[in-house]
Order: sequence, then C-alpha cells, then structure tokens
Amino acid sequence: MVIKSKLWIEVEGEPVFGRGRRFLLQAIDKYGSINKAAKEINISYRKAWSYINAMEQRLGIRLVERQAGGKNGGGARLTEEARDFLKRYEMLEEGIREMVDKKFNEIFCKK
Amino acid sequence: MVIKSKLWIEVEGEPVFGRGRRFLLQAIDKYGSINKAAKEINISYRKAWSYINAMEQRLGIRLVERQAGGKNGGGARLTEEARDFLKRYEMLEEGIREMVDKKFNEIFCKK
DNA sequence: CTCTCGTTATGACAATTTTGCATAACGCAT
DNA sequence: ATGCGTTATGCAAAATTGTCATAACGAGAG
Repeated sequence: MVIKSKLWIEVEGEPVFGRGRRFLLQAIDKYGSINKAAKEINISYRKAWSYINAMEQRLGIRLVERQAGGKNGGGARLTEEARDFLKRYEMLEEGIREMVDKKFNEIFCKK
Repeated sequence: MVIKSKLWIEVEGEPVFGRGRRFLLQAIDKYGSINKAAKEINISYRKAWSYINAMEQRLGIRLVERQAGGKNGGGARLTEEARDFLKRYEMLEEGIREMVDKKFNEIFCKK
C-alpha cells in the first residue's frame, strides 16, 4: 500500500502543467530535441507534441522554439519564459511529496 | 490559473482510495444507500458500485454491507473497517491542500 | 399468496479519450 | 539531387469511461 500524489496547474479547467510536462521540458532542455526527450521519458512524440501545444495555447506563452529541418534535422529549445515557469514549478513541488509520504507513514503504517 | 492537487492510495499499482471514494463512503454512511449516495456526488450507480468492488477486492477488506430487497428495498452501510480507513484518510488529507495553495500563491502570484 | 417498491447487481452497448502509426514537410550537409 | 533526423499532423485503433436496460432480492401491504 503506497501513497501517491499529483500536483498540476489548470487554466480554464484544462491542465497546463504537472510533473509529466515538467520532465518533458527538462528533457527537451537536455537533448535539444522533442523526439529524444519523448523517448527519454517514455511517451510518444505525438503525445509530447500535444502536451507542448496545449501548454502554449493555454498559457498564451511560447515555451519551445522549434525548427524542422536544417543542421542535424532541426531541434527544439526552451524559451526564457519556459525556464522561468519550470523553475517556479520546481519550487512548488519541492517538499510536498516528502510531507505527504511522512504523513502517510505516520497515519497508516506506524500504528 | 489555479493549482490542483490529488492524493490517493494504491495497492499493486491500482488506485484504492482517494477523494472521490472518500466522498462516496461518507455519502453511503449518510444515506444508507449506494444509490442515493451516488446521486449525491453526481456519479452513476454503476460507477459507485465499481469503486466499492475494486476497493474491497484490492484491500481485501469488506467496506460496505449491502442488502438487496427487504425493508425500503434494502440498503448499504459501512463496516467498522471502512470507518477506520475513512478516518485515517481524512487525517492524511487534512492540511495538505491548504499547504499547496499557500505555496502556489507565494510562488506564482505574489511576485 | 401475490403484488409493489426501492434497493443491489450486472451485462451490453455507446461515447469519449487516449494511444499509436503513417506520412508529409523542412532545411542543412554532402 | 539525395540523405538525414527533425518537427508536424491526420487518422484509425485501442483503451477507458459513461449510460442504459434489466434481473434479482426480500419485507410489507392487501
């Protein structure tokens, strides 16, 4: 029996950011490619692309600069806005999971 | 832009308890009927029934005593185990949402 | 005894969402 | 021109979720 928690941000009732999207952006930053990033976190390119589009549309911010074709086939990189958003989200997530786990253990396991 | 959080308990990778199931059990306790409880929280009886079955099977605990037919057509009531589980879950949930909201405001709204 | 009533119980089908596949377009390098 | 690895996107398949219809139940009324 394990505890799970999820944290996400919504705009107009639609999710725009959460742990999965965080990992996706981080991986894009690491590889400079949506394709490689999607492989890294085990989702399809299709899904990654959908995520990015939805995020950008909902937030009204450009998060990922993309180029199809060119050197090495092209690639993608994060905008400054994306980095800022990512940084804040990381701060938000920090400590929450640990707190939840601790509480769960106290209540369901100890006694 | 709003923050959302979710908390649930899994057994063998399958969800067995969360906020929705909590409301369901509480409503069953209140009305003595799965049917009425489902209406109260706006889910179909079918879904409520599936939730209960899955919970009981995964936890290996009987949570809801049911009777079809009889006085008033029958009904359902929580077992002691269900009440205990419910109580612990309420303790677990308590304070977490508030903490998340506070953190979110500090990070995303203040500045 | 038979009928009624409001339940629980379940199967079958419909609708929606998610996932995966195929393919086009791009632009630099060779 | 051709090849390469990307981004971009339509479409179908698969999985999930929701809805509806209907059976069974058992006390109580008549």
